[in-house]
Amino acid sequence: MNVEQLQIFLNVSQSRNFSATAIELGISQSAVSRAIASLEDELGIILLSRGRFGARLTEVGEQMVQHARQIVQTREQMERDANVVRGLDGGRVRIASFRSAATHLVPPAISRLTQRFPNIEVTLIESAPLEVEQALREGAVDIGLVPLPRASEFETWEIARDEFVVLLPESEAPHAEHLSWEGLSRYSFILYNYAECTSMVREHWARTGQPFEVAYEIKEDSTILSMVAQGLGAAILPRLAALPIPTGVRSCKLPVPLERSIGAAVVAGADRSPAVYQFIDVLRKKGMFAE
Amino acid sequence: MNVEQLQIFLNVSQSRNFSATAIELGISQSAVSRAIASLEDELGIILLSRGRFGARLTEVGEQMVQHARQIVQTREQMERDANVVRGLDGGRVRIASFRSAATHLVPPAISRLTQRFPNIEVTLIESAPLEVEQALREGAVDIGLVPLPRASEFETWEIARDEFVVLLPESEAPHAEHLSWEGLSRYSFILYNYAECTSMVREHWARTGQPFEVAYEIKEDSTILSMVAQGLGAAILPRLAALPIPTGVRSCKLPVPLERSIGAAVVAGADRSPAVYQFIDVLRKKGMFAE
DNA sequence: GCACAACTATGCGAAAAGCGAATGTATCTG
DNA sequence: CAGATACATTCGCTTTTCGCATAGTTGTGC
Repeated sequence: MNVEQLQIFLNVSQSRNFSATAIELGISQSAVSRAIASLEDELGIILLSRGRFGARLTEVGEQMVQHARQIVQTREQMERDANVVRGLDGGRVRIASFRSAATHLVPPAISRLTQRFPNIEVTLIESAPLEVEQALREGAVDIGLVPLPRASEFETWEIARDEFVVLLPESEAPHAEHLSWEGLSRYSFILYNYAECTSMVREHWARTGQPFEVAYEIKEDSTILSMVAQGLGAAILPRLAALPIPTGVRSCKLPVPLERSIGAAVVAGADRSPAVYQFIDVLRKKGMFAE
Repeated sequence: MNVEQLQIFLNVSQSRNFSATAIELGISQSAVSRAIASLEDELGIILLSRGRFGARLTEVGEQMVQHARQIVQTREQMERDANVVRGLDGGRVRIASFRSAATHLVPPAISRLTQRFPNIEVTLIESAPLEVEQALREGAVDIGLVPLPRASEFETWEIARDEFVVLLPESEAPHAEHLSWEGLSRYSFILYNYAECTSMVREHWARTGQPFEVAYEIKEDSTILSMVAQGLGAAILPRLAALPIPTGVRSCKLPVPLERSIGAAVVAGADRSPAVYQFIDVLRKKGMFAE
């Protein structure tokens, strides 16, 4: 018998609905069905009577809900006690992040962290990569999010890859899926003048041998998006910097892919509190489906 | 998190010893090691400090033991409640069995049954197969253990197979592993005159074309064993009937194997109480390693 | 009474977890 | 330093779990 099964049972007993529970818990309906069936099998009794209406608790089911709740609560208490011992109760994580990560990557990670460890205090500062580094050096923050690679004074982990995309005015955009360098070079470009991105794009383009006509150099990604929407030119931005893509702008893949790497950095050698360690952990897992 | 893991943890916390716990619970030492490691991993803490001395609870471990005990007890309560609903609390199983099964198969099954369902009342009558049938017909017992096959008035399940073995006086026994029909036919035989066994052995032998010299016909398996030990002849018995094999007697495989099938029988169509059903269930699983 | 809608159950293949046996590692004993 | 003791790890294998797609079941409305 498995505590997760009991949790599933509790959810079903409240929602009276296998499928809804599956969505709540982020698993498939069949997993819910099997979890309940497995419990019923183990206990040799029917917990829920199913039908068109969903699933209602049987009489024994009612009794078992009490016990199940007891177990699930005890299990939660175990986790809380463990977190206290681990120093994850009341810890602190001070984060500095450059803009796109601070917008799209950090909030879900913070959310997940505070869900698991409600008493961790989190602060977030948004600033440019070099200022993030400075804040780290000064000890003003515990962890920084920056594009990789970084100087060796920092210890880093890659947490996401961010692909550069081409942004075109929707009015002029070809509906063809595949852009060629020749096709692209007809546009005048708005160059993203931000940290390493500028040089990465210039160098990537240089390798094509095509002309690269830069009409504007802009630091603000939102400004660039507006300009593209207005038909003032095309731009090449990391996808995260371009999100959300406004109406009037079309995003396409580059003819040859280009990625930047986004990482978490801490001062090398500094001892990290358990809370910081957990945040790194969450980021690493979060990275799986952060685009 | 799994209730079985918590049970393992509790056992270890008491015995302070992984290997001893493994034996107690009938699992391998590596299973214990991994169960603990898995708990520690999930909670992010060390529960037991290991060493040459065994395994001692850490401070957090002490706390966790409390919670674990709570959970395991609640789980046991769930089972008890479920059994009450299933009618397995206070049920009754009346068993009739022929001798060898009553001696070697039924006791461990009863033991397992009463361990799982302490309030089931069990009675056992030992008698010959035909009397077992009669007791079933009269409703004097709920379930009978008999050699298979049986008449269709009974519903049966095979619960074990029992191989016939040759019993030889140790003094004259050849040390060769493989007996031939020719070698065997030099002995004079003590025929086991019991139910189907007699005819099964006669027919099996008849297929060899060798002479079969029967010096005695005896009903009691223990008498046969004594006679073999005294060097009065050889015998062919189902292994269960021959157990335990006394000193002075050697048991060998037949040149061509012969098995009888042992089954549980109930009156066809009669409704079986949950307790009887459980007993059949236990027998079927028990059958796996009953020889 | 039939088709539909709302649910749950199930077969299947892939992935993950679990197990036992053997082996490795660390520590204490003499 | 050899040997004993006890937990950890690895390997090959079996069992379980999961998600997907699909089938089955049961009220409801026409």
